[in-house]
Amino acid sequence: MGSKNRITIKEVAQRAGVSIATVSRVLNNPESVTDEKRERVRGVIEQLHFNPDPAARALSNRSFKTIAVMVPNIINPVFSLIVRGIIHSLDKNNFDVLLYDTEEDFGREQQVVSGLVQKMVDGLIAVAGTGKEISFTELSKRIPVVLIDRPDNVSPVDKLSVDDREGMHTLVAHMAERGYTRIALVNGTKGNISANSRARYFQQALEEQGLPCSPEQIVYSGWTLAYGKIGLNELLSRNLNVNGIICATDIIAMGVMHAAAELGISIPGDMGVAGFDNSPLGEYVSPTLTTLQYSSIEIGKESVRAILRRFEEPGASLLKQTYSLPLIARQSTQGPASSGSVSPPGGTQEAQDPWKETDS
Amino acid sequence: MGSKNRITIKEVAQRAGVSIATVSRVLNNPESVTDEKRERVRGVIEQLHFNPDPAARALSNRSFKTIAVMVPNIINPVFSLIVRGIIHSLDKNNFDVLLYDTEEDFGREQQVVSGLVQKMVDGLIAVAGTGKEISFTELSKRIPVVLIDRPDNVSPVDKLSVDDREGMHTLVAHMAERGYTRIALVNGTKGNISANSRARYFQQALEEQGLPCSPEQIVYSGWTLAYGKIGLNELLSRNLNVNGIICATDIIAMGVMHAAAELGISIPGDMGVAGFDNSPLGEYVSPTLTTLQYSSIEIGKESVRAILRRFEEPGASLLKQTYSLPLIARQSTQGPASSGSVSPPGGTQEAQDPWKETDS
DNA sequence: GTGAAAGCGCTAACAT
DNA sequence: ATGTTAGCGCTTTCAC
Repeated sequence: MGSKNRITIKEVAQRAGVSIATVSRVLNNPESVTDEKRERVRGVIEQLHFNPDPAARALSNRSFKTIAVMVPNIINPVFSLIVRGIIHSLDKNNFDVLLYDTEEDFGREQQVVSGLVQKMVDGLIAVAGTGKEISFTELSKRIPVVLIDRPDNVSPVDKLSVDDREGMHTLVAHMAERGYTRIALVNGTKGNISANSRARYFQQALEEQGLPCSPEQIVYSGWTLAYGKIGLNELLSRNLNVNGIICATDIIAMGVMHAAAELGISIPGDMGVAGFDNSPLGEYVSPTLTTLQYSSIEIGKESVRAILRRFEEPGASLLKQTYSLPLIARQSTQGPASSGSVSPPGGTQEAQDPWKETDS
Repeated sequence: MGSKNRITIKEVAQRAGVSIATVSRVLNNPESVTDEKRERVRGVIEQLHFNPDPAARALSNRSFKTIAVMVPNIINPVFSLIVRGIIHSLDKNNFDVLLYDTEEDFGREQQVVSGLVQKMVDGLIAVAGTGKEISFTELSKRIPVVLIDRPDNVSPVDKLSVDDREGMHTLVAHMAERGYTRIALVNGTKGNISANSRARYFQQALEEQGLPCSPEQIVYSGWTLAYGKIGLNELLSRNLNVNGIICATDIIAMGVMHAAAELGISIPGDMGVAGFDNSPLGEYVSPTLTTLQYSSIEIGKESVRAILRRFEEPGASLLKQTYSLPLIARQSTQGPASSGSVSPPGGTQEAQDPWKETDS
């Protein structure tokens, strides 16, 4: 493994007729060396294809220029977008990304976090997860940790998260306005903290809208496409005569819509459906999916800012930021068949080419 | 950056009343130490929360236990599935993954590859790309390199790729059988090697089926959803009276289908549409998408096998493996309106929960 | 401005 | 079985 007859700073020094210190200087502090020697050394570096050994460098520097990123499921577009945002802006700062995909497994999650202390990383960005809490307290004593959409009441670390409360209120109000008044929630995994949070605010929103509200209106299933179907079936089996479904994520919503189509349920005519996190495919399914604008890429970038800030001011006060979620009204909530379709209101926002958001 | 008052092997040694060599041994070769001392040392390690410094380790070992993975677009499910496969099986071998998302940019691609020599990685897995060639020859002298779906005639490295020829033949034959005889190809970016390859075999397949075949039947656009629409418009503007469209990827196909729906073109009635690489959402769009089974996760895992093999036998002969692509017939090619719908043939394969393929 | 030399924390060969 | 010691390749004082 690794490599063979390496060229070292020492060889470069000899060939250039200078000391290794000088070579190191032209590498890290070029101004502090005479023009002549600098060029001479650079020449040798070039011709020998010399590359400083990163491990040796790290050993001296105590820095790896690498950030670990942990996601529950790299296949979910929402997370891959966040990862893209992170990689994009980390790259500009010459950091690389060590990616951990925990496959929504709590064991893996714990394993990754506890293993991190002996990995060559300068920081960790942990995105969502299984919903069971992990303490980042210990790890955060060694390296900066930033949490994205990861409910956590114990770790003293920077946190970014969507405002579930506002989001649920927006969605419920929108559906009510469009004439869907018997609304259910198809949620993620039971026990997941995000799922709990969405459930709580869902109920709260129903109450504030004066809509019927019972625990039966919430179905817990899971976070993937296939669980959308399972969730819908469970919901239908409860005979609640629901006419609107809010889903905890767009992916779940797509699963629900697909299953509904198979059952001959017309959307939005028989049933309104809404997602939560603006997956790129939401505009490409039929009917197009009403959802909330979750700016994955931006959040990824913001998390990078947070972590870089902490490198500079390790003692800065703890960040606790929430994102609001503007409504993206599309066809899937256009109104029940009887009420006729309504044209979308203003303020709706859509990405242009969601599969290649390479802005800024 | 990094960390503060680190605990070193030296401290552990002192507290345990042994030499640093012994501590190192209990870390790497526990059997070679007396039970008593071993436990004593372990106790101290535990209580001091000691973690061996990975950089120092790497410097001695010349191994980082890290593999770089370069993809053109982490948001595309096909690539994120490959990445998942790679991470999954690399993890079992205690390797981490350094992820590079080049955002389909050739400059980034070059930059990543040339920068890799001074990164803490033991190998590279490069997945597809912009289609412009990069030589991996130099890099492969230092670390093993494995290419996935990356046409390359110059680098002496291990290669895995789909069989475009077979794939195109399968698709064209299928469409012809279903009654779509005026077939066009909506391809990826002009100049991309994969696109060229698919185009060549598309023509070849048309000829073998005795179907009309002119260069106009091929439209080059791009690899994302939005380009599907662009490609369709371009194709329609050519007035070729096409009734079947093969797309170079499923993502493009979904873009095409979406655009077709907007234009009032009925699929599969007016037009048959097929994709190429079995994106997880293919079953969830409407109509469901006919495609080829591209086993992303498996290919990812296979690439890991290849790279591990090369660690063991650096001199092993060059791998050049191609994957066949079984047909997945779905609704989007069910036959033109006039011919009535045909039930899907046997041998069709579908994943159960494509968003969470955590097998083996 | 430049060189000599002392680490950085660990592994492994060598000696006991 | 265990300790001593010499690196691994680079950065960084500290003199000159």
